[in-house]
Formats: sequence, C-alpha cells, structure tokens
Amino acid sequence: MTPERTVIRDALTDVPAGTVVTVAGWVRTVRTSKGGFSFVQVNDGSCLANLQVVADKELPNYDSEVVHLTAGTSVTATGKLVESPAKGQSVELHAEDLAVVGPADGEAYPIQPKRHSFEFLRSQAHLRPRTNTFGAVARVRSEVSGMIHEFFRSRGFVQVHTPIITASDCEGAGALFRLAADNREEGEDAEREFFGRPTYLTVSGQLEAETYACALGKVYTFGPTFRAENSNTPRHLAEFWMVEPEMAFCDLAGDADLAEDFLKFIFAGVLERCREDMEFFNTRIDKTLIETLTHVAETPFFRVGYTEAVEILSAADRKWEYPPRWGADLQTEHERYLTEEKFSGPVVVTDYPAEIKPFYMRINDDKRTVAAMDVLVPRIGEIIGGSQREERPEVLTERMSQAGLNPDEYWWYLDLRRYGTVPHAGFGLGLERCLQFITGLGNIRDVIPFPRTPRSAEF
RNA sequence: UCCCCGAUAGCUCAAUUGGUAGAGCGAGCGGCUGUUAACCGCUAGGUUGCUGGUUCGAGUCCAGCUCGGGGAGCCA
Repeated sequence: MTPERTVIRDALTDVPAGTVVTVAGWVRTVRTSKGGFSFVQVNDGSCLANLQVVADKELPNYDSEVVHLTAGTSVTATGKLVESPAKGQSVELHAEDLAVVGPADGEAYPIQPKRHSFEFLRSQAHLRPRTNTFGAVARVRSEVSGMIHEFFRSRGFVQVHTPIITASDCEGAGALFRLAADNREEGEDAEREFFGRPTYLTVSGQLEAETYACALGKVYTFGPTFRAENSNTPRHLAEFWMVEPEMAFCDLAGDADLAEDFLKFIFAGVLERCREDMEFFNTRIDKTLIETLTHVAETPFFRVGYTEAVEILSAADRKWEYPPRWGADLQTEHERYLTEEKFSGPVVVTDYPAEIKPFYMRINDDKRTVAAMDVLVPRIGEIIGGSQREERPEVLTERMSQAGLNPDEYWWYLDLRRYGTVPHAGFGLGLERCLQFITGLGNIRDVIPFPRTPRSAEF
C-alpha cells in the first residue's frame, strides 16, 4: 500500500497543521451541500475519532463519485491538514484528491450510520468492528492482552505454552469437547484414536502449568480454553481466553495478593492508555465506568472467608431465593449482594468447603475446607478462581480417589509431589469477563470478535 | 438444560376489543455555500420467523418448531 499513508490517530494529534498527508479508511457518514462541497467522515480504526475530509466541487470526480459516497466505502484522501473553523474537530483534511478504493452499495450495506442493537450486530460479526463500539472493544482487548504479558514478565514470570489438545479432564472445570480426526482411510476403524487415547480441547492449562512452575518458579499461560457446557448466559462462552499464573513456594494469601495487584495493574493501565475508548464506554454504555475502575484500582480488595461470608449472608435483612447454607456454593444472588451491597467493590472469598471444590485444591487444617479463592466483582460475579494446590502426595491421592479419578492416569501430576514437592498456588482469569467489567458491556459475546456459544459458530 | 419474554420494511419500532400494515432512520432523486446521528421535500421498499389449527376474516387467538434476549444452573 501507499508507504506514506498517515494513520488518522496521528493526523488528529501528532501532525502539524499545514502538512499534506494521505489517509486511507472507510467512510462513516457523508454530508453534502450540493452547491459547494461535502463533508466525509473517514475512520481507519487507529482510533475512535473520524477524520473529517472536506471535498469541494473542484475535484474532478466530485459529481461522479464524491456526492455518491456511502457508508462503508473504502477511500484514500490526500490533502492539507488545516485547523477546522467549525466545532466538532480540531483539524480537518482539505482534499486535493479523494479516491474510491472499493465501493459499498449503500442500499445493501448492513452498518447504517445510526444506532444498531448489539443483537443485530452479532449477526454481522464480520462488519461490526467498523462500528464505534466494536472498534473500541478491539483496541481495548488488544491493549489488555499486551498488559497481561507486561505484568507477568515484569515480575519474572515465564510464559509457558500449554497444549490446546489434552488428555486430562481437569475435574471440576466442566464438560469437554472430544476430538476426532477427520482423515480416516477407507475401511479404517471409525473409533480409531489419532493419539491412541481419548483427547479433548483443553478446559484449563493449570495442570501442565504446575509442572513448569515446579521447575521455573513463576510461570503463566494465556490462551484459548474450551467448555462444552450448554450454558446460555451473557457471561459464558464455549471458547474463551484464560490467563493462568502458577507460583511455586506460594500460599493462598500470596495468590490473592497477586490477583489483586494484577487486576489493579490492568484497570489502571487501561484507563491511562485507552482514554478515548474508555470515555466512549463511559458515555454510551455505563456512566459510572471510569469512576468504578478508578476506585477499584486504588482501593484494597475485601477478603472474607467462606464461613464468614455465609454468616454475613444469613444475617442480611433480605429474602433469598436460595437461603445461604454452609456447604452449598454461593448463588449469583449471594455474590451480587457481597460485591454490590455489602462491600461495594471486589471481594475475595476464600476457604470454601472441600466437597464443592476440585481435587487439586489444598485441604486446610480444619479438614473440611480447601485453600480456594474466588475474586468477585460487581455486575459480573466471579472474574478469577484460584487456589493453593495440594502438595502432599498421600492427601492428593486420597482426594483423587474420593473424586472418582484414577490416580494412575495422573501419574505425572503426582510425580510433582513425589519428587521435590513444594507449596504452590495459582489462579485463572477469564479475559472476556475482565473485558466486560472494563467496558461495561452486558453480554460476553460482545467482547470477543467471533463468539462461540451453543448453536452459534457461523463466522 | 429449566423458567420467563420476544420475532412486523435494510435497521429501530408502531398497529385500539381479531376487520386485507405505518413511522423514524437508512437508500434513491431534488433543494440548501461549513456541516457534526445536519436539515427540508418527493420516491421506492413488507407471503408480519416457519408449519399447522380456530374463524366469514389472523400481525393480532391456539399448538408445535426454529432463532434471539433476560433470569437460573454450570463456571472463567
């Protein structure tokens, strides 16, 4: 493409007025005064704002093309950047050349210059990044992904690429997608297993991450994760991205400290680096967004034991659809009460009953609870789930058997405890839930480019 | 998977007690010498999600199905 192309973000901020530049992008709206000239709003995705291109009738293609420009058309424009005489933008581009690269039939183009419902835009997942909201989501998502690596690397964590295809059913993490090779030879056994054993798409990189933590000390994984649950909610996806740090020589308190520092780093960073996009979300999606994120980034998280949480809930002056009961998992209504009413902010709930948590969580001295933690945030609920891992081989074997798992199949996982075992802990953060909290978007399908949910994988 | 709600023009929605569908935006054309989701006028555009039923007559009532949304469960 044109090597001297200027991105619109730079044109609006960095380039001195008077400079001649070439920009390239997609038309958002056109306002034409037939007697004189047209105002063409061009967006190239480099930032939320459009560049206003002013085209007058002296342009050779004015009557033939410019006045017929429609939303969605790709264009290049060359001209001088000048201070805008009108309100709405600091600079505008006075076009000396405005060329159509690819036309878009205005009658058929689905993204009209008007407000669309998110439901409709989900059916246009290939074009929705051309809207303000989804362009902003994409930029914020990218920035958050970058900051995740930044946070862990700056603290000495090593990134480990754990496998997507796995034979281990990380018990407690939900239903699995079973893999089947699709290239069988004629007459070959339909039940043939490519890997010689049943394999699945991973539900968590945790078990594999533990092996590297027990060698390199501090590690993290960041990649796609799959759950075959028939979940139909605004908080669940069949394919989502998860961040999973794992630390050797670390207990539950250290794990919770890391989770808190991590979230604060991300929230503060996104406010600083994605100012324009965040202000857009604050204006259009949730008017309390920036205030909430700022508050969360600056205030210590509340920490409360599960047992105490149940007592708080039982003492609360309200009717519960599911009355809190020691031994039962916290209901959505309970989590919302804790984060939205009792503490008005993130809450870390620790030490859950052993029966409701997976085999790998460390049994506490009271024998009835495990060193687990959930970080709950307003509106979303659980954003992080983690634990200190059971490092005592005999206790772990016992827990596996109780859970109905065959310890022999986890021989390599048990080896970590047989040879130089150490206390270790980690957690999992759902990237999309984090992005929901950051952007204020109510449906998780709107913070991932191509959402996979039951009955939906078109794009 | 369970419980509610919904599906009408390209999009967002209207349509009294069942009486053969309207508006805004968008699009096309015209008007307006700087507009900001511009504005004004005209035009085109619909087998009311699908299948069946009740009725003289169904967008409207009933049943099933499909898809979507919200709540719950599962979890991140």
